[in-house]
Amino acid sequence: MSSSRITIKDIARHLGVHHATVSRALRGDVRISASMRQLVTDYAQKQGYAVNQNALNLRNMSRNEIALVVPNISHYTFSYFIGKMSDLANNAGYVVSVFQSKERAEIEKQIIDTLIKNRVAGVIASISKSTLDGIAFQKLIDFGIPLVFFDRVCSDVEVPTVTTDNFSAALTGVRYLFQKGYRRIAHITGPAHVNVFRDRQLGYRHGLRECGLDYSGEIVFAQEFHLTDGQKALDQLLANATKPDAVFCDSFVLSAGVVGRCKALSISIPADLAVLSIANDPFSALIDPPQTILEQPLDAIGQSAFDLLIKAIDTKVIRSNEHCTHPIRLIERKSV
Amino acid sequence: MSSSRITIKDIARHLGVHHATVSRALRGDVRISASMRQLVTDYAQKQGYAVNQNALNLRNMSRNEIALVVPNISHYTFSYFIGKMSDLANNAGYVVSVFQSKERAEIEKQIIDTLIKNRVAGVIASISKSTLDGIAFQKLIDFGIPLVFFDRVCSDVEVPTVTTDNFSAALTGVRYLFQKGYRRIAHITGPAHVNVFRDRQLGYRHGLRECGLDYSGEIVFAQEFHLTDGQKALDQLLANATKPDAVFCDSFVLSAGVVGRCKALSISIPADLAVLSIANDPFSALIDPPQTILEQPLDAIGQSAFDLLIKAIDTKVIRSNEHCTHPIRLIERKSV
DNA sequence: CTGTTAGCGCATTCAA
DNA sequence: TTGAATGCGCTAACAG
Repeated sequence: MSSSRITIKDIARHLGVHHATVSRALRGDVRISASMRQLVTDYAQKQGYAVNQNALNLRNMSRNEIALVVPNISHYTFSYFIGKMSDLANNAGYVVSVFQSKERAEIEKQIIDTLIKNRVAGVIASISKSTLDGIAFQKLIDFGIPLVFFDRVCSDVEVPTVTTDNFSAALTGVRYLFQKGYRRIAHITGPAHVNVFRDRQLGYRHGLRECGLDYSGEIVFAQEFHLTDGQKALDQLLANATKPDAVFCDSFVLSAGVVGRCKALSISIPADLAVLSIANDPFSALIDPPQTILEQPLDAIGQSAFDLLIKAIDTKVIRSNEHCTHPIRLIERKSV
Repeated sequence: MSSSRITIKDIARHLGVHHATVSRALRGDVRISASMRQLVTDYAQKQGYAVNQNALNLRNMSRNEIALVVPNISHYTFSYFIGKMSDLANNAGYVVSVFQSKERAEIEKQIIDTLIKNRVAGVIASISKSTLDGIAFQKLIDFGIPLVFFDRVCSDVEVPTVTTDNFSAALTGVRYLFQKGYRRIAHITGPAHVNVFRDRQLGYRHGLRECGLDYSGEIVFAQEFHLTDGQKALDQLLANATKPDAVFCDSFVLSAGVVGRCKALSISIPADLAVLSIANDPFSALIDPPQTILEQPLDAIGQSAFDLLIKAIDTKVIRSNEHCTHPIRLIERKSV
């Protein structure tokens, strides 16, 4: 074990000086003589001294840690976001810890308690599909911990948010499909109490009206998105009297499920059915056919969320109604 | 801001008792009278008291944090692993922090310094492709911080490791391709100084010899795996005098790149070329054609790594040569 | 230029 | 059953 864990007191004792002197020397305080600084740093180096961040945290009443709370770490959107956030945070001297709610509000609650106990410097979160209100997150605010929502937000908590323009995205999607000649456009989406899905549903319906379409196939899921959900949704839509000629999916996983089911049913894309989805996953370009998507700008979203959080941490202004919205970009490939 | 951040001293003052009493009451110490316990917990609850984990960390000389160090957070293998590890760790009362080396050894070094400063309870790591030795990781051991390697390991650091049986995987892959009638089997892999790729290269060559094959196409990459790397590798192989009739890829990203290139070149899979890869990504089943893969048991690997780390933390036995190897499973689909 | 003192929040040992 | 005193490692205010 080589009882490392040398402290400044150990160094002080060895050098016959006070530990405050060591502390100052190690931080390059100019009031300490150059020779003493050299002596201390050399010895510290040799002994493998490393400052105890826990002690600093206690003393400073804060931790150099930013926590990320997401529904599912291994979904591409979130894992990419985590990676981006890690880079930004590490460069700014923060450590990033991650938590997944697994789409369950009660797990979110536990996570929030942990974050409060740990006195994290700030939190960036995207809520679970089963989260109906912001009461749990409000606890963070009441405790003085800055919070920024991204993508999926709680509108009843007064904090900065970073979202994509979901209404416009769906509207753009419907317009694009209409322009390409599709007239029976279905929408596979999530529960309307989550802003992301609600806004897209509004955009979808607005688009239908605007284009003068009367067909409306909208399927809403309560919980997680799996490949099988996309498949089931398609089956449901095909069971209707009038079948859709296009589906607009709120997630790449759903559209991938639809594509898989089409293959099994020998439905040709885009000849028989167009598939358009809001997505980020690079595999959207690799499946057959390559998917036309509405791409969320993940890097920009990550940067905005980070900036807003750091601002809140630095200024100590937590409550805010700063809402940052990013546009979505249409990437034309072969599925429409 | 509602200056929360109530401490036991605040509670003690309000209740006219000593803060040690409050501390004991809050933890349900039976030596404190039931009435006092009730009084304290009620008031603490009402005031939104939450124990300061930083103070506990300092006092206990350890932090309830497990750190994960991976080359790239957003690669499916790693993001899935992070998710799995998060669940296990959170259930055991730990917080998980994540760091990505971005395949760069110098970033790994910085990360390790941070981990030491933070006095994390333990570290689970998979090394970057540019890491040539374990000197940086040895610092953790010297500092008394338990370390477990998974997947990509440093053999010169004496700690527990969890890997897949890479040699057997490649051997199985070559045998399978041979059995299916392929005779010119190429291998797209990574730098041999990383155990994962070295072992697979050994298994590949062993398989060729065993099957009496003389064709050998082996392409090694120095750095990151991107889709374009798979494409480039295929081009290289096709430029050879004798073209391969099968490629064995060390990563799904590479095989996806190969598949994409085949599509562009109108090479039919598996008629003209078989593609077999070591993979986990669920999209391997969704691309066209669905990929035959050798699947790593990520859940089992995660569980083993976690168990080994907890054991090291609990027993304080850090140095160990416990090496846990998991078998790989062949999943037959349509690409061979 | 360096030492002294105090305190961050908490749990624990020793007293009472 | 409760109180008092101590210290985890570190920094900062104050003193000299």
